[in-house]
Amino acid sequence: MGRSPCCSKEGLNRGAWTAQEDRILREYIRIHGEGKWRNMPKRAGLKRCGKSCRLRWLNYLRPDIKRGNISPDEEELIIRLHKLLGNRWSLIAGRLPGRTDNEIKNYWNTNLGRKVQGHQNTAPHLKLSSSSVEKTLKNTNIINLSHNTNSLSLSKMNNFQVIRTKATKCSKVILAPQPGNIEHFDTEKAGASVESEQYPTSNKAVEFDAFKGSSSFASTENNQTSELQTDFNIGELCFSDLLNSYFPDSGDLKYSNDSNKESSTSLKESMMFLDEMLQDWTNNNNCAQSNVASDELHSLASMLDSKGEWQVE
DNA sequence: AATATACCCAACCGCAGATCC
DNA sequence: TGGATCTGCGGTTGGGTATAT
Repeated sequence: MGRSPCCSKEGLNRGAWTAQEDRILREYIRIHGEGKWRNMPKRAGLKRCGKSCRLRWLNYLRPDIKRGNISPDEEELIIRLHKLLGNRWSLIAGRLPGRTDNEIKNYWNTNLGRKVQGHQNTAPHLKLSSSSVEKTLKNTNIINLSHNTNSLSLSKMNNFQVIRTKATKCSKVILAPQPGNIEHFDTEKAGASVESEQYPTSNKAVEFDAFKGSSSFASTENNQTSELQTDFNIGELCFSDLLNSYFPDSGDLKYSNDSNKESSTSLKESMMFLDEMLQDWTNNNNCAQSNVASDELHSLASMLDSKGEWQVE
């Protein structure tokens, strides 16, 4: 059907932004707020297309942008998240306060991609600077949910053969509590708390168990789990809620201009969580229903897609 | 000092889901 | 309901800078 270009290219400035343009854009957004990007340049008096304005704001002018080098902790988190998510930079950026998807993407392409690739191509005993990175890689190495050629093999993730590069949204996700945890997971309660949008932090274990069940129910030894599937609306109950309730602080990674202490702690917690996720998968590598396992991963990916839930406050 | 090469990163591009009308 | 538009995303490009020769 063909789409009209986002804007007429004629008479528009291109290339690097000037300080004057930055000032105009910043001032306009301060007064009018974000959004309506298409009309913004005209209203603000900028000779730029809306897309360019949006990008400039998001990647450079936003007040919460964190400047400076990527810290080792951030680097580790990026590597781990990339292992889980692939090239879904916006999701990864959502877990790194003050960092933009573009920045992380650039950092990956110029530093980490090569580094990790190098690590992968060398002998197993060769290490990256971080032992925990090695641990993550090692964990993922032995994960194999696939027992037929059509299904997803997590071991491939270690080769960075990213399965899905485009983020897509799913409206629902199946969560199946592990049998041993059923008594903890009262779906009515969950529903009620969903409605009130409040998840008591005292239920951390319950919620994380639900997630664990989701990530691994294909491997349960009886098939009863399928009968216990609970259908949640991802917009109401999502991975991030589970994530955030599991380690509440990291869900709201806060950027502090004067110190990285706080976010550093949160980053460590995030990495611990990722380790647990990977460990959980690892522990359940004896799955019998690999197609379900594949679905599980897609569900996980979809949960992770609910970007709004990931975002820092 | 001049040139070549490598690297970094801001900006651009096109696609596709979400939303509007 | 379906087309038009908005918005966000990931991939790619190109200019500036650093380093090597």
